[in-house]
Amino acid sequence: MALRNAVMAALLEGPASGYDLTKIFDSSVANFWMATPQQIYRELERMEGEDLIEATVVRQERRPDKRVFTLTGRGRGELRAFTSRPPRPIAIRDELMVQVQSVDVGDADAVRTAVTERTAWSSARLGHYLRLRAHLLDGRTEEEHLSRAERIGPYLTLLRGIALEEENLRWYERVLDILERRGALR
Amino acid sequence: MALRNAVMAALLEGPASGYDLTKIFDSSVANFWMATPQQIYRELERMEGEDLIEATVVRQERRPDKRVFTLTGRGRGELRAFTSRPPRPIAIRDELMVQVQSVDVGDADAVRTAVTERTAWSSARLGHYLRLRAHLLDGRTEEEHLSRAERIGPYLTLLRGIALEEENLRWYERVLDILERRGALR
DNA sequence: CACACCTATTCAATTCGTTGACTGAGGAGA
DNA sequence: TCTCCTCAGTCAACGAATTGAATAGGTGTG
Repeated sequence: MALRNAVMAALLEGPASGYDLTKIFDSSVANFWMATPQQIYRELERMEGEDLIEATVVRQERRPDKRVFTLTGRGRGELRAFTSRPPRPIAIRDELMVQVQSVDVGDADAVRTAVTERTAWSSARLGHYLRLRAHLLDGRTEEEHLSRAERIGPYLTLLRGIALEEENLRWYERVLDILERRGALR
Repeated sequence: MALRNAVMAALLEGPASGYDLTKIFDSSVANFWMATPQQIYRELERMEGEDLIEATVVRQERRPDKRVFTLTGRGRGELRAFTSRPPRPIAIRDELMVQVQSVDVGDADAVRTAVTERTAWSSARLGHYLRLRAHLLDGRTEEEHLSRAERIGPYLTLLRGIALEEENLRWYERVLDILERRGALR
């Protein structure tokens, strides 16, 4: 019952199909909420049943038809109500950290490989966020954007994503460095 | 089937009861894995059934008896095998971020309060991590610790926790600042 | 021309996570 | 003495998430 809030927040950016939402969840929202396509489609069904969103079928020429969802007034109301309730504590699960925690009894080479792969992933993501930021700002300074834009929420969460991935990259580098030095000692 | 790896990683620090583990998960492991007591106790039952851990009943004088779990050889083997498989992508769910994302249509005052509360939480956690770090280092420099300690995994994940909370605090401050300025404009 | 990947969803099965309540003892402080 | 806190768990029920597979046309690459 919490995924729906993330879905509604995503729909503030404009109408989207289930497929579009899976894309949005893979890119910008991934920053603070992960969801699989199945989760999203199921939740959309329920939300439609509760009049939080409305679907309009869009017929397409060379593609399968799609159902595009928009937030209803009720949906906006629920989203607003959600923002005034205290949020739950953050939930994280990161297997890579578990591997690093147990690296001393584990396969250090494999862990290093995993960290390297995460580095690639994080830097791709950072690049994506930076492009999104440039696109949002569109030549203006941050000051200008913050004082003129209709919505600042997406910009704030984007800043978080950038800071987080930069921090991740620094930590990954540090871990690789330390693990390599340790490996050399053996 | 993933929680068990976190549990085994925690048991590398030494034998622990279910209750101890809930504490460990609340403090150091919370950094990368969240689990409720119920999840932990249930998982411990299963793990015992699969000979990944062993229980010894410790009778206590003025307290209820407890069952203290230790990693078996099989458990260590499984943990090692886990470290050589590619980790799953990180899973995060943070309602606070969803609230920030939708702050423009939401209750900005409530969101600010929520951010302030998270600030308190993060700074308590940071303090805790810093004390843990001082305790781990025990007067030595990081260099010395890394070259002499038997295990470096816990130190590495601790560094991550510290960096993460520092980053969180910077972001929370920034968000409060921006939201207050916005609020003042209305 | 084949083959893989993209769009756009749906279904079923199973595992996992969350909530709330319950037991019971001892210790600390008002 | 009363109440709250810590220790040390257990149980039931429900909701949410994950995995794997299926469908079906279109588009791009070698």
